[in-house]
Amino acid sequence: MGRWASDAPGRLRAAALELFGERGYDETTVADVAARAGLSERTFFRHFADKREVLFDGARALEDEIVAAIADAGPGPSLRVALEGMTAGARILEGEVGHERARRRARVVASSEELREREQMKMAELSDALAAALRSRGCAPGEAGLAAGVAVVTFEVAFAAWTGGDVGAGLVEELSRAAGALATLAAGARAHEGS
Amino acid sequence: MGRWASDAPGRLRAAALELFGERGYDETTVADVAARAGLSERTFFRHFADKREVLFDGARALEDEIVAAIADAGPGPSLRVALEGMTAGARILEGEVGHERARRRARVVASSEELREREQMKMAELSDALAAALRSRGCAPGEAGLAAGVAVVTFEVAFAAWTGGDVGAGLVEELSRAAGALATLAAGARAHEGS
DNA sequence: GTCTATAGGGCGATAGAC
DNA sequence: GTCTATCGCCCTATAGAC
Repeated sequence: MGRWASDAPGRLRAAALELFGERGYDETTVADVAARAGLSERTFFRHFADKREVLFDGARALEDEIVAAIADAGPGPSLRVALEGMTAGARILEGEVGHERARRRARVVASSEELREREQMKMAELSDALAAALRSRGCAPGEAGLAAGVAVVTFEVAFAAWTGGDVGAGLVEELSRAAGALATLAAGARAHEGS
Repeated sequence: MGRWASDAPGRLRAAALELFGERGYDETTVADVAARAGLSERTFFRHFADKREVLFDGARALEDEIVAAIADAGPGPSLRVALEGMTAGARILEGEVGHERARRRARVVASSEELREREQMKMAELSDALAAALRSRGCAPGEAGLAAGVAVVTFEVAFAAWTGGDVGAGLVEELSRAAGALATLAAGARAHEGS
């Protein structure tokens, strides 16, 4: 495919990450981004539904991988299966995106309320997809929604630790750490059950 | 305070809920909402930062109540305390908003991606506020974030059940049900720990 | 690609409350 | 008089329609 210079979406994504980082999200117009990528404003909107979406392009592909991992997972309690799915996603982020790019992107997202909003939305969509995948394995609807939500929250905590800390364990390691903390948390709440 | 007819924000909120329900969110302009409230478009934006915000006005007050409930709560494991805070919030929603209005509002929010996005953002902000309240009680930062996130997810499941079901148990009852399911879920995952 | 409507901000004027 | 809510007209950027 392609035409003159190929990979328009890729160039737009790179240009957006640069400009949003340099000038700030609000101070950068779509026209600015398109210009740096050597494209027209109109072309930007042919590839991305809106200005925010240029930073969340890969989310859907990642979601599909996570859902596939859940479908392929062996038997087990729903929360464990959901966390295995998130671990598969974490491996992909760690390998194909990498710590530095994730860090830079996270910094930009954190700087804008609009972008944080979109990120929350993507997480909610991921949670819905996870829940659907769990239900396909025979999990009860109510339990599936809860397990999916808890797994996504656990992932968010791990992701924040990964992109926030400088030295940084890997994302997979952070996720396993967060999952351990989750187990402790639940055990603590249970211990007080009768009191 | 006020001017001729008082409570401009209240009239704008009511007008917005009506019009969004009748015509749909996208098909309703801010000018339409302002006109129905007998105000100008410019006045709308003085009271609400943007078009979405008119439906999420009370969120901050509710958040403060929940945070206060956590600060006042007796000793206990962090997740339990966080869920007590959400229960306090649930009581307020059940009493001061009521099932019918919550239902209508939820239907409107569900109908628009923009509005769902904003709702997710509010939930994320609530989670951050909860985490801060837990840390103020001496809870470790990592644990606080996780407990807050899990409590909010549990609340979301209960809220969806409350506004989705027709017959409907109360929101507080739904929340207690969801918390029970959460405990079962965690216990299930733990049982498999060693295998 | 061009054209247009809407979101949303800035500023100054005004009209009431105190 | 001050203070504040409202309004009207300016503008640009987003985003959809043609």
